[in-house]
Amino acid sequence: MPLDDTLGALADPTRRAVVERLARGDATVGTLARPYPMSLPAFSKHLTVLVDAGLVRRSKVGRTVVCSLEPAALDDVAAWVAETTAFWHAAIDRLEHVLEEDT
Amino acid sequence: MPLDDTLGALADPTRRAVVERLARGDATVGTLARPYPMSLPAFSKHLTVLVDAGLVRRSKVGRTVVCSLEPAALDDVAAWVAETTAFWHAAIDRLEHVLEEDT
DNA sequence: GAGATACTTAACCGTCTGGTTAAGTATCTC
DNA sequence: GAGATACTTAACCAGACGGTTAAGTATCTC
Repeated sequence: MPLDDTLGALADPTRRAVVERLARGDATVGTLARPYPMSLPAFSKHLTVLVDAGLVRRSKVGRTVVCSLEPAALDDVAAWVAETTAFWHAAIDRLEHVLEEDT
Repeated sequence: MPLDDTLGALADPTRRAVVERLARGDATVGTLARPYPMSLPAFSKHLTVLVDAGLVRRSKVGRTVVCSLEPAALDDVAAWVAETTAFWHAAIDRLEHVLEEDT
């Protein structure tokens, strides 16, 4: 289930903030990590989670590593939420129909 | 961060399936649990996660417990994804602009 | 009211997660 | 090529997570 990995990756404030940051443009690992009060290895592991979830791409440029957003996985989340809420609205509509018939 | 709880709750296939099921209409705990090859306590804990995330409401009816979807939390997820992808598209547009100026 | 039904709570257990420090690798600079 | 820079990998640790069984509570049925 790719949605498991995607949603799991986004269920962490650090990782969600990284995705938000990358939505505004690419950045190196060092730049991304600077705001967070954790060691670089810890941050690197968060990045690995995002990469494994298909949300982020790492590419080595010289001795730095540039990260960029891979928004297809985000689209999958949007699609699932949209589909589920659509079914929910349909259920609401049916319920209202029943209530109308009842009165 | 309520999004932490919401996304964390949805990062599990059982819980996501329960949300999908509830989007089609309310159901009792027993009915919801039946399809899953796990003990009732295990399933009940999944429900608790969904309730704590604000996605599901439990209400006791006689000796059964009826669950219903609380889609406001789902809306928050949709809003976050929409906002993030919007920023990403804006970044793409800026990049294309730069490329145009370059040529 | 005794027993069955529909759950929840409690206690426990192995595995995954999020952090640490120390060591390794690749690249740049001098 | 020696040292500094930018990371990643390895090894470890405490706590959260997903499951279990056993026991508890509330309601219905007879």
